[in-house]
Amino acid sequence: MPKITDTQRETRRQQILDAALRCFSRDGFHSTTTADIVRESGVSQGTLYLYFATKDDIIVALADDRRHGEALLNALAEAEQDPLDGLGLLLELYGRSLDDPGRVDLRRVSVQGWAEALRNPAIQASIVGNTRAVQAQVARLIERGQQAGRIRADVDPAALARTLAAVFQGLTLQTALGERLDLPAVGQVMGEMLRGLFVGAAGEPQAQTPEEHGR
Amino acid sequence: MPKITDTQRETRRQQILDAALRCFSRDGFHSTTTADIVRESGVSQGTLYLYFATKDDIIVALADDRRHGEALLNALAEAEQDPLDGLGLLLELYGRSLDDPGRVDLRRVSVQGWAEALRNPAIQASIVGNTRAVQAQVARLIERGQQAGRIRADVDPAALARTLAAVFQGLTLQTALGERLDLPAVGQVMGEMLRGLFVGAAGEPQAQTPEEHGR
Amino acid sequence: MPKITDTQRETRRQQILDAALRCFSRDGFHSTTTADIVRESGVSQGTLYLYFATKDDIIVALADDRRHGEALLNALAEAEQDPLDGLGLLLELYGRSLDDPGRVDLRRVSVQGWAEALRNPAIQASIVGNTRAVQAQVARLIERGQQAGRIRADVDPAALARTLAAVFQGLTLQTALGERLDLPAVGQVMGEMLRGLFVGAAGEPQAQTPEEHGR
Amino acid sequence: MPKITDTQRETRRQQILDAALRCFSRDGFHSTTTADIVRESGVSQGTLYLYFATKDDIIVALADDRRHGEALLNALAEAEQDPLDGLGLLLELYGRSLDDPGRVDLRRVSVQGWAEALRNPAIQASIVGNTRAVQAQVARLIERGQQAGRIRADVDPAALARTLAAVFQGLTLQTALGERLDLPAVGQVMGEMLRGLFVGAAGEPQAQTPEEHGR
DNA sequence: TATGAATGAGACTTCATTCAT
DNA sequence: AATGAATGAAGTCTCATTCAT
Repeated sequence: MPKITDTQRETRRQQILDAALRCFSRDGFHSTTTADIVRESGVSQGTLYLYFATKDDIIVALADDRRHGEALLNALAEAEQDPLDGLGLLLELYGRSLDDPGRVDLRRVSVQGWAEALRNPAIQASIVGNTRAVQAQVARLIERGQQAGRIRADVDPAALARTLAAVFQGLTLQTALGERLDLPAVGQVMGEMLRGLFVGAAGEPQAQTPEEHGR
Repeated sequence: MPKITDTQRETRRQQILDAALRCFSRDGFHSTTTADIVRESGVSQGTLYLYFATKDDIIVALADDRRHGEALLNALAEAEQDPLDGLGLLLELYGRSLDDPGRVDLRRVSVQGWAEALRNPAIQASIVGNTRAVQAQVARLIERGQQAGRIRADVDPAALARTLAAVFQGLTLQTALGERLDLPAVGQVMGEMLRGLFVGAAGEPQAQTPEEHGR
Repeated sequence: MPKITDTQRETRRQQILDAALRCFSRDGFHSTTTADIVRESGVSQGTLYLYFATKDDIIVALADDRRHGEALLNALAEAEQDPLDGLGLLLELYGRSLDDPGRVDLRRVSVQGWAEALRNPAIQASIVGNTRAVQAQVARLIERGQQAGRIRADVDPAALARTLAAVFQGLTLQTALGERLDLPAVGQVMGEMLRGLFVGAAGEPQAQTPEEHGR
Repeated sequence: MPKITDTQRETRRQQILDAALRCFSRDGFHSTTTADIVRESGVSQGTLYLYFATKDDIIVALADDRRHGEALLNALAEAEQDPLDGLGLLLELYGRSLDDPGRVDLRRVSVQGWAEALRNPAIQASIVGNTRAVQAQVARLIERGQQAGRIRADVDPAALARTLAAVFQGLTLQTALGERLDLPAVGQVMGEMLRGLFVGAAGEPQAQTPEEHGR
């Protein structure tokens, strides 16, 4: 029985998706031909269509592919003990992700996915769905911080989560566009801004922080 | 050979660009054919190429088109007297812009322009150039605020400007994707976060809040 | 205004249809590629689609093309004075048509059109519609013959018309298949069979017909 | 290497042919894919090619398949005692065959076979060969009728046989095309027409013939 | 200047057939 | 013998661009 196992099938599928990611990153979705993907992946034209019904299906699969964001979210979920630490971790992880040269293709294809979402409902649903899930998780983190009296009660958790998401998206864009951004500096600004929303962390953090912690 | 005046020529050009904007917004750059633009603009296929050498030139022209952002920047420039007021105005204007139903097409095409910039250097240069110009202006505003002792000296002006730009880009994306976002709430969160960077802003939020007492 | 006249357009269209007829006759509808038609017609690939939306549209147009049958029907209509003469003329014209080497392609493509009609409603409608129209006209001829007391009243005009149509279709098929058929002999048999339905044409027609009536 | 019996092999083959017939009837030969036949028959893609070398071989096999016409011819052969009865039986059997809902697929695929014969010599040979064999048998029947003095001597047996074949083919086509035809009426017309060729069977059916002479 | 018919390269996708298991 | 995954040639159609009028 030459039927292949699920593992083999999945491996082949990823092989195609990985190739597509490289092609899309390099040439953009519309300037990448199926022939390009075939060349890059090493499978045949026919095989490509054995795994994906249309070229559009490939980009949808890429948009749906949560492999690359999972690690980040898992790490966040596990560190949820302290809400403030959680937010700090969030900034740190996102910053590291933005800085990771191994994710260049991912960022470039993300930006293209955004454009594609405007005319492809499946991609739109995938992106919006994912964004919402992440924002909901961040909003919960914020709420817990409020319940613990660590974050100002007048902060709208959803709005803050959305703002943080916007920052990340904007930085993803800027990075993808090749802007050399001083991530540590941006991270610090973001940290300071967030601190302004924390309870007991005065508006003038430095004033107290350095001395207190002996930094 | 009938000659036309520069005004006539410019009018015709805008007529085409406006039509293209509508088409691109609706179908995306790559799914819009020159025939679509011809139909939408009312000019003939041949005439289109009398005004633009290639289809790509049209999107470049759209990206270069600063008409739509000018008003915003001008308003900002004029209000530069007080740096803090300037930042407040920035938030307000950007918020209003994001909320403007008349700019839907603009936002959608912006997102597509980002994707296009990844493979078209002319568009990339246009977008990056524009973004940098705005960020520089905002950074200057921040510096003046620091010089006036109104903004904390430990804030990196460039990093803050970049962060603000990122927020605006991210919100543009979310709006374009159809997310219904509570702009006032987001604006308030942004305001609060910024205030955390202001000097002697003790009077604001924290100062008045009850928690402060227990400190 | 390089807009072409209707005549020019129609000429071009016929040029394509003629080429398509030759291709279809030679290779069959499905083994004929649009490239073949392009080669045979001399127009470009793009132009082909300027005149026909799809390859299927070409065969539909060919099926709808009544040019080739018109002459026959017109001749029949004009000779309608005497019903019996009309039927005789019908046999003669059909026989001549079947024998016409200039209509080889037409016959071969007709047979293919029948097959195509089974899965293409447009072609089916075209063929059935045409067949019905011809049969109705023949049936009317028969009825007039009955009213004139020249054709037996117990003959069902529709059934006879259908039978005559069937004979013609069957002979078209046989001719298309390359069968060398003795058309005069078949015509004579048909004549004899028809005469059996005429009034006053006794059992042994010949015996009386030529000499007796002095015709 | 497990071997199968000839019976098993033949059963499998018929299973495929039956499935193919249904597919071809429904979608036409060219729009039916081997995958369709595989699905309809239940065998695997590979197995299909164990029984037929090419897709074309399947339609050739179907064209060669005389199973469906055998019964008719056998019945005719056995009734050969009286030539006139034989012809009557021919009409009746053919009429019944045309009316048989169980033969819808057969009729539709026949029409497609005709078209296919134009470009596939094997199919052409099969169809022409079969047609000729039937016509020869019918012609012999007619000749015997003539020898028995029951059919007019001036009738060309081959031409009449061909005409009868044409009628049957034409009616097959009309039926396949979905035309609702009044078969009894057509059968009656055919009967009357044939009778005109019989000796002593006057133009005005049997009842009137003898006496009429005086008229 | 303006028009729109013409062009042809190239994209996506299908599908008959093969072959390792 | 049987399976079904893999192959790649080939077909239809689109569309940016040109050019004669």
